[in-house]
Amino acid sequence: MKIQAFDVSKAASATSIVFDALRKAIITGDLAEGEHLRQDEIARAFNVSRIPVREALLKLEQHGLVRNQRYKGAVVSGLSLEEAEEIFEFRALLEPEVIRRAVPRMTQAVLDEARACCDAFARDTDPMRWGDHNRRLHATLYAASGLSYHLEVLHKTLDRIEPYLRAQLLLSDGIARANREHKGIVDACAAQDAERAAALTRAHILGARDSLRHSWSG
Amino acid sequence: MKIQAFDVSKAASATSIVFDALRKAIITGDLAEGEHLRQDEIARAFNVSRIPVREALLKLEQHGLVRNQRYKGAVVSGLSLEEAEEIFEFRALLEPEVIRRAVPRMTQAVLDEARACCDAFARDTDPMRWGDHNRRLHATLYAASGLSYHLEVLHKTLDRIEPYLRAQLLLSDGIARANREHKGIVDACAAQDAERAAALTRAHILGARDSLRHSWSG
DNA sequence: TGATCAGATATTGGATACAATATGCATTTT
DNA sequence: AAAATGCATATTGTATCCAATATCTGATCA
Repeated sequence: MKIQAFDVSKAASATSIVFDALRKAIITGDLAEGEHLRQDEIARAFNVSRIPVREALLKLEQHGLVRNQRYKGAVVSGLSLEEAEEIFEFRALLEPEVIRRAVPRMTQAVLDEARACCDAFARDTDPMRWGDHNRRLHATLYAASGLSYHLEVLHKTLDRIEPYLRAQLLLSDGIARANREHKGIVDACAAQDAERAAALTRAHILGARDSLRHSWSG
Repeated sequence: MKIQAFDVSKAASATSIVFDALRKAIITGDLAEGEHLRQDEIARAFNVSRIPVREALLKLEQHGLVRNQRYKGAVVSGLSLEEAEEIFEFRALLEPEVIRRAVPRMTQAVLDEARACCDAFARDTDPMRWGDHNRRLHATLYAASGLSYHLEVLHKTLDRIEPYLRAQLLLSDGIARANREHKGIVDACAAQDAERAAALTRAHILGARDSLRHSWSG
């Protein structure tokens, strides 16, 4: 067989297409907190029936991105300051441990990839993409841990506060500070200093929490 | 109004009935790992159409209790030893932190309730209920933390390894050891010694992990 | 004027019907 | 006989339809 084949069962179902699109719209903030999502409106927009839309909304609810109320529908869920802070503290517990266990397993390829992320982050002038670079950098470093459950939980956690992360980066010194701290973390990883990487990661996250608290408006 | 009213919107939908029943069947082991779940069959059993069954299966997948493969259906997902160990290590990270922050906020009522759980646990001779007592004890202590996101994640995590927890308790010294360790943790809480409670909790969980490793068969 | 109630409309939950895909078996082919 | 092929059956994915519930509007009444 010369043809370029791939597993068709991994092709997107209507449900997963709708889910991915809504998820992205929510974490980028295109769909604002509190917004009401009507099933048949979405169904018309995607040219599908309401069934896949409902299933997508259910998945979004499990991810904490919407709240479904019976016979009333789905609304994009926001976070109170207290809830957002708690999630930052959850990250401050989880991520240092993940990176601590990832450092001994990092290959040169991982470190190169991480530095490439840092550079791309620093060079990109489009704030819309900062969140993506940020996410990819952390994902690259953490993946080396091989801790699939930790990573699964972490991924969902980051989805839930992504809009607030983006807001952080848009603060006056947000982007500069993030670049500085990321460089420090990657350096610690390259030096095989797991404890320092963990400590810097924790400080990075708690710093973001404090910054969030000070800039809190909504 | 003298009548005992309650929020009808919290009444069980067909989806939630099916979900709860399947969830319970899986975590108690009534549905064994690898078992194939057919939508039709379940729908007939509950006298509903396949729609609520599908939605229940979707929720179960988000909880990690089944795996859905397109056009092939859902199978009850099991864990490899490595995956189970990782989840125990995740708990060993999360639960000590939760109890550390719960201790300063525990009222006498919480401690009384916890001791009642311990007693019920120790007295109950039906192994089928041990898992429930265990769960209720931890839930009681942890709830005082007020950390809703941590608790939400923890709840899902416990669902995922519940069958292995039950297996632990059935080991020769499993129940005696659990009772001993639980008493130590509750005592530390009563003494307002958050650090000791955290350390004991961590040891409790890592001990269970080690015990699991030694008794691993499947 | 303001609250209350009945009906109309909008929206979601669930059932039935149909389409797409997988699986197993018999048949054919070499 | 072993492998490949085509058909029949089983199962899931999605669309359409109906029922249950919420929400809105306007009329009625104190």
